[in-house]
Amino acid sequence: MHMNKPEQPRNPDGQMPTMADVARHAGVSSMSVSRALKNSDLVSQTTRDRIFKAIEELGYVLDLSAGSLSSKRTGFVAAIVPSINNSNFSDTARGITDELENTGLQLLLAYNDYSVEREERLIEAMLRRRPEGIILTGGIHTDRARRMLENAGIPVVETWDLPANPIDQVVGFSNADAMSLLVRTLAAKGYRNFAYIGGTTERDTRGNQRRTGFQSAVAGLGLPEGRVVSFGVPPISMEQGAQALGGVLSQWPDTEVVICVSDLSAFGALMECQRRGLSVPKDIAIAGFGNYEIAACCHPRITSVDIECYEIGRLAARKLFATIQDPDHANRRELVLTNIRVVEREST
Amino acid sequence: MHMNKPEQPRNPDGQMPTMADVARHAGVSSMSVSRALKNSDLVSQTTRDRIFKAIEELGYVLDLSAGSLSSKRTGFVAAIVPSINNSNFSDTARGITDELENTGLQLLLAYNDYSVEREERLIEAMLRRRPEGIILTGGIHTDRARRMLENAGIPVVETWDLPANPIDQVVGFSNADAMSLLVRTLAAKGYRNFAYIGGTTERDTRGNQRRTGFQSAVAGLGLPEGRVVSFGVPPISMEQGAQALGGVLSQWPDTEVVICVSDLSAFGALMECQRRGLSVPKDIAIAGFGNYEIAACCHPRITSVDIECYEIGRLAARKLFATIQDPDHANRRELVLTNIRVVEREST
DNA sequence: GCGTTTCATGTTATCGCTATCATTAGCACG
DNA sequence: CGTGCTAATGATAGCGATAACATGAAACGC
Repeated sequence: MHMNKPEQPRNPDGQMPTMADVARHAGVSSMSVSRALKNSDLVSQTTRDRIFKAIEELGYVLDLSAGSLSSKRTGFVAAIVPSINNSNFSDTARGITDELENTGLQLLLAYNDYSVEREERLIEAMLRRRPEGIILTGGIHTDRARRMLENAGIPVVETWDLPANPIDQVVGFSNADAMSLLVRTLAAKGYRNFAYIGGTTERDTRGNQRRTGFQSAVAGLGLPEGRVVSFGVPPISMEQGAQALGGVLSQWPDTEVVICVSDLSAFGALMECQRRGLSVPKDIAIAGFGNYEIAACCHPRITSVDIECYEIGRLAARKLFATIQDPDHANRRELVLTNIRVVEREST
Repeated sequence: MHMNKPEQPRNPDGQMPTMADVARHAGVSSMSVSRALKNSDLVSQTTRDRIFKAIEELGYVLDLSAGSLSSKRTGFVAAIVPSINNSNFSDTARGITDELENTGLQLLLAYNDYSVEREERLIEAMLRRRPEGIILTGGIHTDRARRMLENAGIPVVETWDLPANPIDQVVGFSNADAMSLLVRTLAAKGYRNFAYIGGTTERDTRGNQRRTGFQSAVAGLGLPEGRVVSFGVPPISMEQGAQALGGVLSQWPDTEVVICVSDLSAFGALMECQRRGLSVPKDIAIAGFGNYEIAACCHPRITSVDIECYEIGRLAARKLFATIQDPDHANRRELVLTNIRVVEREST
C-alpha cells in the first residue's frame, strides 16, 4: 500500500516556491537570498540565518538554469566517451568527475558507441546546454562536429590520442607507440612469430592505431610478417577474443605470441587456450592492452600496457577547468602526454 | 604546431549569435525561428529554408537553458547509480540512455560511491537543474534526501530494490529473494556446507540484503549454519574475492560451496582456487551474482544470478517518461518486478 | 460575395535568477 | 561635525528563449 504524496511546498500562486517567495518570507530582497546561497560574504550573519530558515520552511531549491541565463555560466562541462561499459573509459569518466568535484562544475556525460556520427549528434545536443568546456575521446570527428566545436567559443580537450590536427587542447598518448613498445618488449624476450587480434571496422580509431603500431613495429624489427585477425565491431568482447584465438591457431599454428587490442579480448583468448589445453605462456603467449583489473587478477596474469585512464580524465578536467577560469592561460595549448608502461606478467 | 582558432561567429555586439540575430538575418520574427527549430508544422517551407540558411551562416546553436526557463521544461532526467565502473550499474545507465533516446530527454548521470550522504548531495545538486524526473538506485536514502524528493514535484523511480516504503515508483527485484533462490538451487544439487563472501560495511545495502537472503535461506533449509566472510568497502573487487577465499578455507576447510556477493569477487575466488591447485567444482564450488560477462567467459564458467540490469534501466526510463507525459497515468504506482534467474554453469 | 475557417506569422509579456549600480547606515578621523 | 570610507542591502534591467494571444492573408462554403 502506498502513502499519499505529501503536499508539496507551494507559493501563494500554487507554484513551486521561487527566490522571490523566499525573500518575501525572510523579509529581504531576492538579491540577498541570491548572495546568501552563493556564500557571498556580503550578507550579515543574522540576515543569512533568516534566509536559510525561510529556505528550509518553504522547501526551496535554487534554480540554476534560471541563474545561468543571467550569469552566463551554466556550470556544465560536457564529455563524450566511446562506451560507458568499458572500464577503461569509465575510469576516465570517473577521473573527470572526481577532478570536477568542488569546482562547482557538473559533468554532462554521454557515449557515442564508437561512432563519429553519433558523436556529432551528441556534440550538438550538448552545445545546446551551453557547456563551459567539452572533453572528447579521440582526435577524429566529422567536419560539422569540428566546425561546431570551433564556433562554440569554449575550451575543448581531445583525449586518448594525439590528433594530427588538434582542435584545441590535448591530453593523451600515441596508441601506435604504446603498441609498438609492447611488441619491442616481447621481441626482446625472444618471441618472433607475432599475431594480432583486433576489431574489424574503421570505427574504433584507437584500435586501428594500435594495429598500425603493431604492424610497423613487427616490420621494423625485421620479424616475420605480423598475422592480423580482425573481427566484429567494437566493443570487442571476451567472447570475440576467444573465437579469434581459434582463427589464429588454425591459420598460423606456429604463432608464438598473440597480442590483443584490449585485455578483454586477451582474457577471452586466454580462456580459450585453457579450454584447448594449451599452456600459457609455454605453448603460446598472450598480451593485452589497457591494464584492466582482470589482467592483474586472472591466472596466469596477463601482460598488458597500462595507460592511466583515470589520470587522463583528471588531467583533462584539470586543464579544462584552468582554461575556463583563465581563457588566456599561458600554457593553454601545451600538449599533455600521459604515461604508457608495459606491465609484464606471467602470460608472456 | 597549432593552428589559430578561427573567428567565432559573432553578432554585431560581439556576442555569440542569439535567436534574435538569426531572425533578423532571415527577415522573420524570432518566434518563427523557434518554431522552425522545434519542427513545428506551423512554418512554411520557404520560411523554414530561409531560417535554416541563416542558422547555418551564423553558426547558431539553440540555447536550451534559456528556452526551458519559459517553457518550464528542462529536458533533463537525473539518475544516480552507486558506481559507474561496475558493469551491472553501467548497464542500467545504458538502458536508461537508450530508452531516453528520441524522447528529447537528456540524462544527467552521477554516481554516489555507495554512500547515501553523497547521494543526498547529488540529489540536491541535480534538483537545482530542475530535472523532469529522477531515477535512483536502492530504496534507502537520508531523511533530507527523501524530503527533497517528495517536495520536488517530479516522478521518482527507485530501482534495484523493493523499498519497504517507496517514495513513488519502483522498478526492481528482491536481492534477498534472488540470493535465496541461488542457495536453494545449489542445495538441490546436494551442497550442504555453504559459505558467503561479501562486503563489510553498511553502505552497500543491496549486498547486505543478499547476505540476509543467504543466511535465511541456509537456515530455512536446515543446513549447517552459513559461514560469512566480510571484508572491505564496496565496490568489492576481484582481488578482495581472492583474499576472502583464503579466509574461508582457513576457517572452514570443509566448505563445499562459496557464494559471492558478485561475479567479480567470485572470479577472484575462482582464480585463487586455481593458484592453490584446487579443482572447481570438484574440491570446492563457486557461485556469483549479477551475471557479468566474465562469469560466462572464464574457465570454468561461473554459476550466477542474472538480474537484467539493462532492462531495469529501460523499464525505469520508460516508466519515468510515461509519467512525465501523463502525470495522472492510471498505472503510475504499479510496482514493476524485474526477472531474476539462476544461470547454472560449470563452477557448481 | 461575404462570413468563416485555417494557416502562417508577429507582438508582448513573462520565466527565475543575477549583474550592475544605487542607496543607506555605521564608523573613523582630522 | 562634516567628510570619506566600508559594509550591507535594495531597485532595476536584462539574460534568450517560449507561451499565449493577436493579426493578416488565403481558402472555403453556400
